[in-house]
Amino acid sequence: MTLKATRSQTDVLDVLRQHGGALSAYDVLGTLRMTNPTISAPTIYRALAALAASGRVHRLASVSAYIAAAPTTVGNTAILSICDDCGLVEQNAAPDLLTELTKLAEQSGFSEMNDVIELHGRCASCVGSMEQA
Amino acid sequence: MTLKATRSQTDVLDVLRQHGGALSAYDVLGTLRMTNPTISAPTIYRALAALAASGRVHRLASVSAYIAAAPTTVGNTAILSICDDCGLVEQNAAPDLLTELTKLAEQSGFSEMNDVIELHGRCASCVGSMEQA
DNA sequence: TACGCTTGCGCTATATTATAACGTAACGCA
DNA sequence: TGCGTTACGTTATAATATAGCGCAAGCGTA
Repeated sequence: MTLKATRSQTDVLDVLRQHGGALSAYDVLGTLRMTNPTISAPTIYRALAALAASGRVHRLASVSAYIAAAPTTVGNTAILSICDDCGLVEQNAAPDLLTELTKLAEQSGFSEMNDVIELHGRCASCVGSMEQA
Repeated sequence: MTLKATRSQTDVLDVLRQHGGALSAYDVLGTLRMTNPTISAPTIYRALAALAASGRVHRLASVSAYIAAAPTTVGNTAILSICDDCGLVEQNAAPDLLTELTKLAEQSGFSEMNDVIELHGRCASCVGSMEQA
């Protein structure tokens, strides 16, 4: 477990923060290649893995993307609401719900839980703009 | 939206049921190729998409795998507990928790939610067999 | 300083997962 | 019969992710 952020990690995190929303690993790679043409996929994935392990980045497994953790979710599991139309991602801490979910798994003998909670749907703005259909 | 299961769908579902646990799409492909050497990836993915849409199969996004829905979760979203050691998957219906999660997203204006809930950890049996370490 | 350990990264290659695009066959129905 | 729809075959390729290996930098110890 690393204590200090490496150069790659800060670079990757900067790209994600700058963008705001979710990006694929290769989107990040493409962006970083503008300034560092020789950076490669394994470097990105290593940085993302470290950032995700320390809770500074959330992985969106259901869409193979990554997003910088919002201040309220840094270091924690986040409940991620994802708009299937525009890609907007909302981050939500909701510790009580996470506790309940973990309890559920522990009732079956599981332990050391690490949750992936991704809620797909349409955001308010996309539902609104469908009205014209 | 299809009403009747196609041949590919029943074949894919049979493989998943036979195996019991989670399989990657290419595992299913490999299995089906034993009896039908010309079946190809798109056919498998089309069948998996239809089966998942109708709730007969759950997609495990966080590990890129698929599993036949347990009787209690057919047609519904399932809370999936996944053992990171042995791959065991537990399926849990828990409709109240799902309702709460959906409500959470709806408070932010989201609608038409479709949830992905995957809890990673170690199953009882794997925790037990680590004791010798 | 010199040594050895650990960590991170470059780099190449490759594995794994998933879909695009197009044509054809089969089916149901007007 | 002719039309529309759906599923599938087929080829190719896109997109996502990791293995494996060697080098170099930093750190602690002597």
